[in-house]
Amino acid sequence: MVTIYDIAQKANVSAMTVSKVINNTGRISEQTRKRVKKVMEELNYVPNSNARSLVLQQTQILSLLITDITNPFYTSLARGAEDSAKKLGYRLLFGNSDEDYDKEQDYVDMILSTRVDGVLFAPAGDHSLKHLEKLRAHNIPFVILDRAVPGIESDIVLGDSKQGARNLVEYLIGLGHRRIALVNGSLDVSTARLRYEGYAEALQLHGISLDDELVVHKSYREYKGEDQLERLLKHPAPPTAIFAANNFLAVGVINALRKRGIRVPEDMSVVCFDDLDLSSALDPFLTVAAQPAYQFGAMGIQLLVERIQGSAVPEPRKLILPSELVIRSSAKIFATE
Amino acid sequence: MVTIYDIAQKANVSAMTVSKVINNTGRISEQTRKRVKKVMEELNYVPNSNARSLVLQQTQILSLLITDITNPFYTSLARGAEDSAKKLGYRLLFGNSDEDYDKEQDYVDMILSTRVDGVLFAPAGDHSLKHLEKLRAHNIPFVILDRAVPGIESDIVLGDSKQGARNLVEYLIGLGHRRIALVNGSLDVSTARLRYEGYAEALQLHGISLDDELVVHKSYREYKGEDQLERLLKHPAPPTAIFAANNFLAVGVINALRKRGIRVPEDMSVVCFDDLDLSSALDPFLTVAAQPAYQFGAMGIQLLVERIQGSAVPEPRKLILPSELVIRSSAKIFATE
DNA sequence: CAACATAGGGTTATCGATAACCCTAAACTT
DNA sequence: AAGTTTAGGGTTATCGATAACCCTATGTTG
Repeated sequence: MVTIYDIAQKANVSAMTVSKVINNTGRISEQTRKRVKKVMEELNYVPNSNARSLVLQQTQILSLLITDITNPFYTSLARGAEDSAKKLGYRLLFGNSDEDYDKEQDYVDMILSTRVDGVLFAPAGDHSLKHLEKLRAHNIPFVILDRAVPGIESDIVLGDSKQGARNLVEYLIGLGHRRIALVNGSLDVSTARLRYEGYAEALQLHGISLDDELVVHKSYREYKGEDQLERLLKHPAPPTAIFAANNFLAVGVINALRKRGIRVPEDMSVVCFDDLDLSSALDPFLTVAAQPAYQFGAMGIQLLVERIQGSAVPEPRKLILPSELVIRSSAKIFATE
Repeated sequence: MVTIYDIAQKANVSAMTVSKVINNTGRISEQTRKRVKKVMEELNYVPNSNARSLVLQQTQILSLLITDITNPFYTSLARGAEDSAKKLGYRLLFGNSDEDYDKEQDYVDMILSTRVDGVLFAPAGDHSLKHLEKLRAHNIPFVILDRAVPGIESDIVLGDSKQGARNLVEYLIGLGHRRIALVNGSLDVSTARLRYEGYAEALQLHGISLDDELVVHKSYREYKGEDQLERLLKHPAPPTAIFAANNFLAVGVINALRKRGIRVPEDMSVVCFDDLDLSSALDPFLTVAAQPAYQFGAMGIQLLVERIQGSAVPEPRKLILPSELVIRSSAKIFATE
């Protein structure tokens, strides 16, 4: 590999001079500068950022840790983060924890050993606390995305899960539904708790008593949850509508319903959190609370960089992005015959 | 940040001894080893991989460059690559070129300056040649994914675009279609050329003359290509079926058709390359040639690591993964009234 | 018991780049 | 004309880790 020393030798200057040319620091005559640059091009020089990071004690790399690269919510978020990072002069190191604490752990170690300047962290759940504390212990600035983690205070970008859930459920209630089921994510994820609260609140507000038999908690990644769905459907007074706490759960639910010959929305209304992008483009079917995923990433990077550069207020900042109720056709009016 | 020197001091040994403990090299008594390890834990030591890479001249990082992170084909591919890399003890640095040569260029420079051990490269198109040559000039091993680039010989993992296209078009022909349009990607992408060839071959095989008026070339990312679609539809003898060269194009085409009140498949049959994952899970509608995206990534990493470790034959290896014709309901029998 | 091997660990140079400081000749001051 | 700036660049130490080699006290052997 070509180093500044090779350049220096061929250009008949010292390595330091080359470094100064590269970084535009110090005093270098126009003539020397040109000569050095020419040699750099001839030899196809590319600086070694490892060496650079070592002495500078900074990498110009940010890390983005997401929990599911196959979920359009996170890929849009990633796009937002990428664009924003590039604009601010940072490179982005992606990681995908797969909603798995162990993988998350591995990525945290990798992040630490890479000495990234900051981390955009979408936690798998409450047990991510340990990992965030580790980052903090090492003084790595981070911004949390999408899910709050009890026990840690930091800059954070969240969606309004409670409000979004309320909107969806109130919409269903407005359609005449009274028996509304919730297929939720795991309760050790903050958004699942809030979506549950929003659900409960909407019911209460409309004088509908909460029936815990109609609530199912599983993982946000569960495509199929036939078992528990079975329980819902076998209920003496089965639901007429289902609120799925995210896009994947909705797809799982709908497929499971169809497999049983239950049509959506004719026999069962279904709504959910998060949009499906391509699916919705192709077939605007699901009624959803759509979150501004791209903004999550873009704003997250912005907060992070402000934090790194010290231009942020010392207090943790909390950004709550509203979701938008997009009414399509997966829910319909419920009328008692 | 804690370094091996801090550990060394507190454990009353030399830095070298710490290094030996970390890497399990040299001779260290069990007692010392334990003492050092204990101190490492106490101080929460994490090795600095920049320093490590600098002296070792290798990073244990592989880079994955994809062209569109929002396309499920590439996210599945990424998952495959990630799993495979992790298994082989490498970290993965993602990059997303957005089908943009300039962004690709930036990522190549970043890759070079990071001194990654190897690159999994999904090129934006033929003009990626320059970037691949740059990698080669710097002796960075790489494996090309999905799209061949004329002028460069290397390990490569491809789908069978020609065969897949033939299968799709022959399927349409089997349904009775004779006027079949092709909405293709840009011709400076190898897969687009091959899909065109497959299309042409299928027509010829069945004695249907190729009408260039029915072929449109644009970008794989174009969601809406109303203009050229207009041309197709205004044709004196308009097509009865459309073969879209990838998933995004298909979605664009279908939306444009619907906007004009043309129903799929009743008024127009549509098939395409690549599946839509969630969309297909929710609504198994599009008839597609599905590619084993996960395998692209997994196999790519495997070839790459073999190349890096020198366990591969010197000759470039070419892996062609077949696609699978998945018949659903976006195409129907065409009968002349 | 002298000669030698070995366990256990330390020294020093090095990877590539940069910060901090130093040096010299020409230009400028008064 | 002597002192002072300044342009233009060079020297040296350093970041954190490791390779290659060296050192010393035991243990082993004939």
